[in-house]
Amino acid sequence: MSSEYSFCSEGGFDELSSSSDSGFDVSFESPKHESPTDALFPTAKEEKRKKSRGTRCKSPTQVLRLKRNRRIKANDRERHRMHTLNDALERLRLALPTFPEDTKLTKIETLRFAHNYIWALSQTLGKSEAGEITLNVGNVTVSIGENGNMITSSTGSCAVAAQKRLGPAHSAFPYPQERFMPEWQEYDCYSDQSISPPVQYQPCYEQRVYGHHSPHVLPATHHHAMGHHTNMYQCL
DNA sequence: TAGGCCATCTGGTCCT
DNA sequence: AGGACCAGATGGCCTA
Repeated sequence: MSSEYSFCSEGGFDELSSSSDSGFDVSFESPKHESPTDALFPTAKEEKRKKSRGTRCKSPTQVLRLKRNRRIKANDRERHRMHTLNDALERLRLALPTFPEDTKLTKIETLRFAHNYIWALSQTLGKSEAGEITLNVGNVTVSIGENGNMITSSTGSCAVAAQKRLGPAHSAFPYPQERFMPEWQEYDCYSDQSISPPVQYQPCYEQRVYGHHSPHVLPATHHHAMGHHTNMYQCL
């Protein structure tokens, strides 16, 4: 970064008198302005001009403008990237089974639910018979059949989740299964090896490296950050 | 008012 | 040089 710009206070580029006054506009460097002859047999003058290309002198104002422009572009890219990620997350939400009245899952809930759902699905595929598939995903049972799909909960944690999202007015959970549950219990789903997918949480998020040295893997869940939530999507 | 969730900005790192 | 990706910081909004 430190060698990224070079500006000179004297004898350098005069931005006010320059025709390419954008400061960060490098289009004036376009190769179309050069003849093939120049490229093959550069004159001494050309050689000198080319050498100064990479570190062209810029005024402090130009440097600031250049930095600002790059920052704006980077912000736009980042915004677009996040929107793309959100779109993908939305498609994932639509692919997951949900309660009809349940409000939108949060990002982390969606990822966790998808992770566990896929895990449960993979566990079930080998055992499934023709007709209906029943998945037991922690507290939630998902039935996939020709007559439609159904999702039910064996504990009240779903009611808690719905109540949290829908507000006090929806405190009575509309699903019969929930009403007959005497109580719901809290537990740390990441320390409960009997329920959570045992080997799916690979602690390799920190090992993520660029390049092709290691495969991409699902990020480890951040149980330390989420604390002891009582949410069906976390505790699956 | 505290806490959770989210979008955005930002600087760093790596890759092309 | 610029793009992609990432993680931390920040501020807004909402809810209990």
